[in-house]
Amino acid sequence: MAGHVTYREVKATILDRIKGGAWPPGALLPSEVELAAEFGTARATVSRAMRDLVEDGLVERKRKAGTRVRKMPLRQARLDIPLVRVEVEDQGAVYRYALVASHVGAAPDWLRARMGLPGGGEVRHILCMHFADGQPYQFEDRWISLDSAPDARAADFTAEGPNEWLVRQVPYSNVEISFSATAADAEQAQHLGCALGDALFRVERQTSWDGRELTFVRLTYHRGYRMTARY
Amino acid sequence: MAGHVTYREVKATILDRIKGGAWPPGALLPSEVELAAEFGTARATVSRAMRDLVEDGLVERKRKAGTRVRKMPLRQARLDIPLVRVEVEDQGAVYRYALVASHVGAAPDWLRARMGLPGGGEVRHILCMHFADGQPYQFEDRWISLDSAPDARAADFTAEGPNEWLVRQVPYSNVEISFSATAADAEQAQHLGCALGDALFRVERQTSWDGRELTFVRLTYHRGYRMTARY
DNA sequence: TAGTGGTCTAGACCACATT
DNA sequence: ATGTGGTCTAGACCACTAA
Repeated sequence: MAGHVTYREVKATILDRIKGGAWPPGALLPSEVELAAEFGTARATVSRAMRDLVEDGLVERKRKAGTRVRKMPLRQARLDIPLVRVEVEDQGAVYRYALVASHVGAAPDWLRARMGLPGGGEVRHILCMHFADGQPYQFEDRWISLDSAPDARAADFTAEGPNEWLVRQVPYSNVEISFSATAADAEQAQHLGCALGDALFRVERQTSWDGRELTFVRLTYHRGYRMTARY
Repeated sequence: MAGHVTYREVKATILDRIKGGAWPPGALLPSEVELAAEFGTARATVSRAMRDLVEDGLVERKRKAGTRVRKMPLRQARLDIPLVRVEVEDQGAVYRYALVASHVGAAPDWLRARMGLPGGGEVRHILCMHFADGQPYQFEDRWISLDSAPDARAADFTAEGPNEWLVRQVPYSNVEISFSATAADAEQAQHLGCALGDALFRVERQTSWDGRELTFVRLTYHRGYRMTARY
């Protein structure tokens, strides 16, 4: 007796039919029972293949209505958000971290508004640099709420960046991330070794945990930085 | 008899234990058989929950070695890549498209190198604009290989952008996408209504199908544009 | 070699949305 | 009312890999 038909094979076959035009955009696919009979598998196997296709954004399923090929295939890129250190080391470069400045004080108004902090809250403000093979890679401008993370007051960020420290303290948090372009100000230009006004790639990230706002960070990358993905 | 324990409940319970610190980063979880016994479910149900947790980047599994909580939870953002028109309309704004220029000619050297086109290939070059409520939203600078997509030679891009046309012609393609910052050149500044040298957010996308390079596009967004995601 | 996850089966019941 | 997908079960065999 030959081996079973795998869900991967089923998926591949269906994929070929969709990409080949046998089932064009908008078309209704046969039901799981029919496909299972055609492929000679259990219905669960077809179901497993279909779940993958839904996740890949190629197909839409509704009870009773059946499975249809998406008219516009849903395109989504998965973007890995690694630690800077890992990102640099993955490029085969030597990573170096340096603390620029750090101090504790009252949260400025714009930050309280942005993070939704209550009045009178204290924050720790940290500026630091990440280098790749000695070249400026990323300038980090971070604010940590001391109400939410009191341990950050005394933490030592001279040898290790605040990001790695935070990930260890609070491994599971909710993040809102945004990407934009910004013109280098004097401080950024100095640290990143570029001209005033140069166009720089910027990431802003706000992290919360258990409904409490933890930290807001603005990461500015060296001139010419690109973030790349495939899908 | 009460209903079955669902895989969602199993997943939620495991998630709570991980986030609550009962199973700290690096810890070895009980085997599927043990968990199934504890929860009173079939092993397949635990397996289903675990597969979700792997996908969420919280857990790593290896045969024989078992399931471990990831030391550094894998963070990845899912970025939807919609059509500009849809992106604009989802913001409740009125979308307008305008063709700026279009012509057919030999592919310039930099483009042939970038796309990996053979020598002597012809391309169609299209410049166009996308507006939201009358305001400049995105400037599109696109090259389409006429070797790979001969129908693009005669296609009419006065009423509809080349992106929507391409998605209809070739719904299933492979894409490499990159994000960066750029300083506005004269043409971009004029079309986007900003100053020369302004920092602009830029997306570059290269699309292939069946191993053939189809199109390369450079999308430059209006000043202040942000791309946002949560994870 | 033994223990773990990965997958398939055959059957069942349920939830949901269309009719 | 009915047909579809969504899920669970109990059991089985397999693939991988750590010990």
